Amino acid sequence: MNSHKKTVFIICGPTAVGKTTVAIALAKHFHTEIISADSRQCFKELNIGVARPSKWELEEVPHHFIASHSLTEKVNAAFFEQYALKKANELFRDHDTIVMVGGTGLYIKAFTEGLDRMPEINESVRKKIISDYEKNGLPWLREEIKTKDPAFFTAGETRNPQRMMRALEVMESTGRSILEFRSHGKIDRDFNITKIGLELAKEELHQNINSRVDKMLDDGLVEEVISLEEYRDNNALQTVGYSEIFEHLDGKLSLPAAIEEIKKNTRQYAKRQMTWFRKDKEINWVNAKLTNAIMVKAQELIGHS
RNA sequence: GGUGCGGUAGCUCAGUCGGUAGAGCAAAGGACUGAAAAUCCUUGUGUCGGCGGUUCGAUCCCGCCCCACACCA
Repeated sequence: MNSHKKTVFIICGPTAVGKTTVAIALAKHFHTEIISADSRQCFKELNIGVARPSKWELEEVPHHFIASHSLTEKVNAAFFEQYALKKANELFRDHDTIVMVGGTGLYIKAFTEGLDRMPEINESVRKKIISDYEKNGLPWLREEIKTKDPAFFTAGETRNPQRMMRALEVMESTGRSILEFRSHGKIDRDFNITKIGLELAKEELHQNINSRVDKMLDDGLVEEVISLEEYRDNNALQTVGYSEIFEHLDGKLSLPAAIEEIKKNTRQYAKRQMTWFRKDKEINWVNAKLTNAIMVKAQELIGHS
């Protein structure tokens, strides 16, 4: 850590805590730009349901990785790592400080610590595994893993279909266990990283979530979901706010029930985010309501870095 | 007012042929390397509506009462 280095300010925290506002204030304060670290807001087809910052907010400060990609593109944590590093380096040509904001813990980790290099997986291999799993179920998947990648079976999650399918596709593509590709080593970046976590009392967060969901419906969430029918099976649409409305459109849930489900699932999502962020000891936590205090804190952290 | 069916975990309910009870959901905690707003793991003591009675022992049987729902008046 030395003061000649550039700095990335990372604003993180649970959904609906108020990250957008703080990030914009911070970016304006440092006359810089924002890189979003949100696995859903990056899609241009997704707006209301993912609480994309408003047009007005986006005009206040240049944002990157917001509405920048299409659902038809393959975006994931590894893609984000490369994208954000490239973007950060570009921005550092004109700025000493940049702001990253988002609630996707894995994306932030990919950016700050790096992901291990993994082999490319043939799309047909992946599709076959998924369809075999859908046809044969979890017991089949477990058997496959048990015989083909016993090391993973012993060490890995043997009830988690996503993780097992991932292990299987690596095994079938390379003949090696996914465990061999993982080093868990942190990559040192050539810039400083300062993390600020925004927090709110649970009751306040829940109130924010409830009113935000109500607003999404007023803003036309149902219409947005209807317009996305063709992408329904896309991974990015396996998302709180979209799944429930699809179920409503299928006649499985009344609209009020779907709204309640969205609120509930958003609360659970926020809880999972907190579980992730709490573990990160580098985060400096501040109350999300104290915007001024956050600015002071940011100055202070920069001064000491 | 009468009849019927209920009152068991925050919610919906199961169950105990009498030996103080368990599922789903919710909630809480946790994990997390190319789907991460995803996916997965762990955690269940509650005057079994109230008061009496029978019994060695009642949430379970009996009586009365309260509450909810349905139907009949």
